[in-house]
Amino acid sequence: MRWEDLDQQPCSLARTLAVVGDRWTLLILRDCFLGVRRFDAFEQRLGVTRHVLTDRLKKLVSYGVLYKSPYQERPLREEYRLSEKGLELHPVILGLVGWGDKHMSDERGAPIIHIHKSCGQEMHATTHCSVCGKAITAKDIKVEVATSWQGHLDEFLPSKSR
Amino acid sequence: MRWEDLDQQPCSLARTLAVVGDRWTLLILRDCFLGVRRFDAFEQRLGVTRHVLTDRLKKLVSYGVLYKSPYQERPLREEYRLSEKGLELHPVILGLVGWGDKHMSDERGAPIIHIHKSCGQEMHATTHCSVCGKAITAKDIKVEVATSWQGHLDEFLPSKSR
DNA sequence: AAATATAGGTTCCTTTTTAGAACTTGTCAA
DNA sequence: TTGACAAGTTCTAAAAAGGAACCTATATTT
Repeated sequence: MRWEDLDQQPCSLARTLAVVGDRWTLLILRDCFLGVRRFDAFEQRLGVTRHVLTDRLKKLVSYGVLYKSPYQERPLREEYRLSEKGLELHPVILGLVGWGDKHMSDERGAPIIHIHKSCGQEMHATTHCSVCGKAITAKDIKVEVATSWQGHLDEFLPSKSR
Repeated sequence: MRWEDLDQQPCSLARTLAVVGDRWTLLILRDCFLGVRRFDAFEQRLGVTRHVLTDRLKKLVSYGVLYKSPYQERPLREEYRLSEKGLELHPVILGLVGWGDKHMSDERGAPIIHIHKSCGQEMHATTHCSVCGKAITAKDIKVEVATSWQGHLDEFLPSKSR
């Protein structure tokens, strides 16, 4: 498999990485969730080269994660904003942040905290079953080929998980 | 910022990406969660070059996400297994898969389904507040600098989110 | 009027990563 | 004795990223 063919793989993880799996892309999205919208603001905050930044923003717009919105005319200036599709990446960001808070923090602990507006408390994200609502861990889940894909994915699942 | 300095940033997202943010790393971890453990199995399934695979596995072991476990002696052969720390990346995988299922699927739908062993149902992951247990979206969360970092992160949060 | 600033890029050249193939090492089986 | 196997390492070529300078349209300052 070549990296550029990722979005045609029969795997939702691979297809998502086709959108957000390049270097810097998830850091750009982190800044979007913090309210950053303009090219030069991303550039200064990330220290990424303009060439890479142009490429990543273009890709995110082409996949519909961000959209360009004019904030002045003459000369036309546009900023980058999260679409509904982009906002739905928030659980991914929270997952990565949560793991880093727990496993990569130094003695000062997590730099940023998340307040749940509705309960007012400092929280972190937990992952739950959409059906029964219970919290889950990796060992609570079994994986299967969807019926619509049976016969087309024979070699994808290694025998251990079948 | 240089990509190699990611693990020293005052940001848990950046620090997590120092571990899992390189090309192919999250696909390697996907396979680990499917039960793949051996060098040649990763190589065949991913089509990644041996050079890159060696580098990524070494990095994951050095960060304690995977550990090497001998499965035969003479000649010594070792396989790569998820540590407890690695298993805790499952919410990140589920988040990426869930987004791909929703936004990147073709007409056949999601290739892989997840069964919650305890309730027996086909589920997807939802994200909740660890304090009150309610399901959350991006707009339910407010971000603040942790007290232990105040004064050291003045420029990190753009004014919009403060 | 001329020079400078600004936002959002593009161009050019160098360095780092990745791709692709061949080679290595220790052991076992034919 | 030859070949296979697992898990790499080494080599060269191609692609991506880093770094600096340049471009464009407009607005402001000198």
